[in-house]
Amino acid sequence: MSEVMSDPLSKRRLKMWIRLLGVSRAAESRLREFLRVNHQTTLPRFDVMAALHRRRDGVTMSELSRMLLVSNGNATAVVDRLEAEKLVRRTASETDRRAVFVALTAAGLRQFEGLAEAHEREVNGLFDKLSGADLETLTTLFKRMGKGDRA
Amino acid sequence: MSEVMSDPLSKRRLKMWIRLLGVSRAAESRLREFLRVNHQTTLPRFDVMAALHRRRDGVTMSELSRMLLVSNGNATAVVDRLEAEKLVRRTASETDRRAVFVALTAAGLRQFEGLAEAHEREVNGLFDKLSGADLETLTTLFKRMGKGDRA
DNA sequence: GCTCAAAATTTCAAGCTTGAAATTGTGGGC
DNA sequence: GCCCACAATTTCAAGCTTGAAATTTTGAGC
Repeated sequence: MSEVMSDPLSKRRLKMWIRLLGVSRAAESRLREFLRVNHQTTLPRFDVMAALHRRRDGVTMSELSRMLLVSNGNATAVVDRLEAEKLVRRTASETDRRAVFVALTAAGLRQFEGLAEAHEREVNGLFDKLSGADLETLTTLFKRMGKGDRA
Repeated sequence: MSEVMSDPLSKRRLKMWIRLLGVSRAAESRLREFLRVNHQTTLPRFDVMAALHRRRDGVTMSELSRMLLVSNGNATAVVDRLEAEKLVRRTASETDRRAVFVALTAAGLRQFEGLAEAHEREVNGLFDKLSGADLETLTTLFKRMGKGDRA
């Protein structure tokens, strides 16, 4: 209590940042291991496939990198590898010759769907200490953080 | 509301994971840009220097990688680069010839201290929508998540 | 219909990150 | 004192990630 009071808000925010980073790194690390050991794949690959599964008709490279919050160079690299393994397909846009659509192939869809349930179970394990109310609280706080984040 | 009710806890946890990742990626990205544009450095370098600033007498490589939640190969690589720039110094342990201590050099300390305040301001910007009570709530939830995370 | 700023993508070099293997050293049990 | 399981670190290849530069294409304004 006295510790909290003597700790200016600024320092507490700094600690919160460390904690946030810690939580998300620990979670990523656990998921990465799960994907590697049980399914011979990686987190970035999985993220791309999950995005393409949500948008079954395909997305452009730009959309993809916006969805995943990664650079477009990065999206290109991961998609290149998935394409080489025929899990994903590139298709030229017919209306805009700059744009390229990416979508899961049949094999990609099959692999993803074989993975999705186990992945969901694993993610559940990460959050199993949190109740529905806790989740709602977290969502509220995260949304508030996101508001007006240009500085 | 009806959406929430019809959404099983498992799916809500999955969404929470996406959100958590999104928040921390956005924050990392903003900090990375701040460090690059204003201070010609990177997040991993800063993280190492911050850890060494907290433990001024030096830490072993193993301690360092545990503190930062990165692999030891990674710690070696970042420390190699910082050492080449003379911001950090390696010293052999006298009691255990396997162990190596790392510590900031005078130049490293100077650079870090010139950075720390601006960094704190920047981090503050990330969390400026959160009150003290919000921070306490978040801390509680994060700690609860961390409990018993071996599966 | 030209021009040109801006968009979509790829390419590239540099740095980051991991996990596994190799190297070296330690200390307990015998 | 020897053995050996284990610990601390580095090395390595592969993959990830970024940001900037290069390429191609678009479309708005003239």
